[in-house]
Amino acid sequence: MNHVKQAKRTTIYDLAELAGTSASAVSAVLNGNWKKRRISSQLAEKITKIAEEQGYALNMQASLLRREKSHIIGMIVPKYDNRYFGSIVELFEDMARARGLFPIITCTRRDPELEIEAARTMLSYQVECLVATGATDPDKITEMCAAAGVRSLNLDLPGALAPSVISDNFAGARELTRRILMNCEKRLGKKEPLLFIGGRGSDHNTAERIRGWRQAHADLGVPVEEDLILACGYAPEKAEKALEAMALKGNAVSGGMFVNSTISLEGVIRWIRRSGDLDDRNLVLGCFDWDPFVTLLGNGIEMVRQDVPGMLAKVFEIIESGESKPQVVKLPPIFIN
Amino acid sequence: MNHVKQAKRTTIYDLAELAGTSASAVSAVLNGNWKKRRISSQLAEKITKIAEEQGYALNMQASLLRREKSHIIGMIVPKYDNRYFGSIVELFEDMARARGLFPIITCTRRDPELEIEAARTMLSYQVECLVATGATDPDKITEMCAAAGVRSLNLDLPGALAPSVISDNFAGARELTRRILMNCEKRLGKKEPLLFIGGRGSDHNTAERIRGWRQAHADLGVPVEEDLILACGYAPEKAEKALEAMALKGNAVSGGMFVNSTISLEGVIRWIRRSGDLDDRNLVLGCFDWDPFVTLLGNGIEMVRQDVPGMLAKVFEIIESGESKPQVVKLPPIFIN
DNA sequence: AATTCTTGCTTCATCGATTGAGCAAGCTTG
DNA sequence: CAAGCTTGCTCAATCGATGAAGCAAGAATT
Repeated sequence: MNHVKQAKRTTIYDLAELAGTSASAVSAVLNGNWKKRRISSQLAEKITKIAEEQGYALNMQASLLRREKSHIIGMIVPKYDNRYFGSIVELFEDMARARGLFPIITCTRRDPELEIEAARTMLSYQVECLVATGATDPDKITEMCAAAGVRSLNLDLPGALAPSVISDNFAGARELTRRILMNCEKRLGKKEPLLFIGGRGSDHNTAERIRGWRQAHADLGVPVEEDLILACGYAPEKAEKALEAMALKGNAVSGGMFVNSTISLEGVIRWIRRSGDLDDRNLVLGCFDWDPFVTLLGNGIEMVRQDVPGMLAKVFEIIESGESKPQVVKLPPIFIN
Repeated sequence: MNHVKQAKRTTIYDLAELAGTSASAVSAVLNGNWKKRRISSQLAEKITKIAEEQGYALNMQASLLRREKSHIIGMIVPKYDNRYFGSIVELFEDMARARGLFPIITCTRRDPELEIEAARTMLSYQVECLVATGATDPDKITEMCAAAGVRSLNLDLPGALAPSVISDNFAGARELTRRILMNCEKRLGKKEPLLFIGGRGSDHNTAERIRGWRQAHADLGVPVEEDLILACGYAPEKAEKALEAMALKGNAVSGGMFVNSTISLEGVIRWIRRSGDLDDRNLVLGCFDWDPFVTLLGNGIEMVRQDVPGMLAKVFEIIESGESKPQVVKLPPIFIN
């Protein structure tokens, strides 16, 4: 069939010629609405066979140009280096395909400029809808989409201009903090103010988690110490350095810790291991987010798992409802055990 | 500017009308080759300004239809649930963009049908090149691409019909096995045959790793036991069940283990923790692949890290060279410490 | 003053698929 | 048997961007 290094791809015109019919008939047959267009099943079969023989592949660009809807849905995601975003992307692809949509996903490494650039590119590709996950400036993206008449949604981090689906960070952090404090009491015999480490003070989720962290301290009558809030960013190295700095200032790092992401936890554990004088057993840890290996770390680290399937179900529900006015949907995160 | 809920997106014709000029001039200005086409900088500036005001976004479908090259590069990837594929995807996106290519990535969950379906879709989108990562049937994908005159490459798992870039699994497994056996001697006082667990016996990498595992046993004069090869698949539950079954058969699980992926390791560790009678300390583990938390597990688990940057550099080198005859490039994996 | 060159545009065909409109042949119906 | 209906197709315009070819007006050259 394809002995020749074909420079040109096979088009419906080639198939039409081979079948001795018109391009229009070929198109109708191959995109499935030949019944509507009253093409005989004989011809349909013939065309299908020839198309297969020739290894015909639709030119989506041409098809999309002509049609009104692209059926492309875009997603912007910050990183692939943790289970949370990994599962979001995997499930998003699945759910999109199940709905006849073609997902395109771009990783923007928490870089504001790349986010904008990625959004612009996706608009060029005629996405029907853009989901901005954990975006640093979701409203800017919403504005760009609005200007192009494209729907947008925020996931994980909320925006003011489009529907947002996020975890209930306040409630989650409050419960996580409560659990860490209870563990402190159980294991160390006393409830002491917890260290809060990781994340960006400027992002909504971190702010809400700090609020929940505060609330839980209040609930249990434990004083909070402002110096113990280290919103140093997400990267492991940043957490490690922040702890280093804290230790150098002479503040003994002890008691309990609220770690704001698995990525930060990586740095925290590394630091703990490096500073040999600390035993894991007298540090009581909790982490906002989930990773299977952390469970297996075996230090009884308390974790909250964000409800990814629930969030994505909500995302597609909003998309399908056609709703586009700003609202924040908060889903309770899940406590394992 | 955009007070009106525009049903239609702004096109170069709209801009041309607003600027009192032709669509062709607008096109030339906006795609940057207006100098070549002798458009005055005055007009160029005017058009640029109007385009910005109107929030114009190129219709990529139309543009691509007309141009000869799409500058789209596709990648198929099995899963997002581990650091290896996560870093491949993240770096691939980066490197593609750095080369002026637009990456589209699809996760196929190790599902052969989805792989084919995804490849077909990518061809429809006129990818210039398709990288099949860890594909179950890479040659089928290569054939499809070849029929469409599109280049393809295999990553992680090799194929017979296209250039493949993979880890040197044999050498990696041999060295990993050697290290585990040495650790056995050091910690348990004896070198005993290792258990091999995880992966699919049918895939090239697993077969090569088993070969390396065998070789290392031979190198050190340790007999191998065929019953100890459990190529049960990758999922954690499968590894867990395989160990369960082995234990039920009365074979004591003890000594050392070669675990074929972090995903399988998850199941292994879970099983170890569940079967309380085993202490981590008398099990000597090694894992082909890397995860930061595994390092932190602290059981002295030996790990090999595949050279993702090296592999992707090679992938793009091959793409740029235009080479497309089958060859297998093997990169040595990296041992931490 | 006549010719050629340069500048700065416009015109129009094109990419491949889609679809409303149209048309010819055969079949029904009164 | 003429008028209308059905069946099974084809024609041609269209989507938006692109670029080769062309054209008019002014500048430079002889």
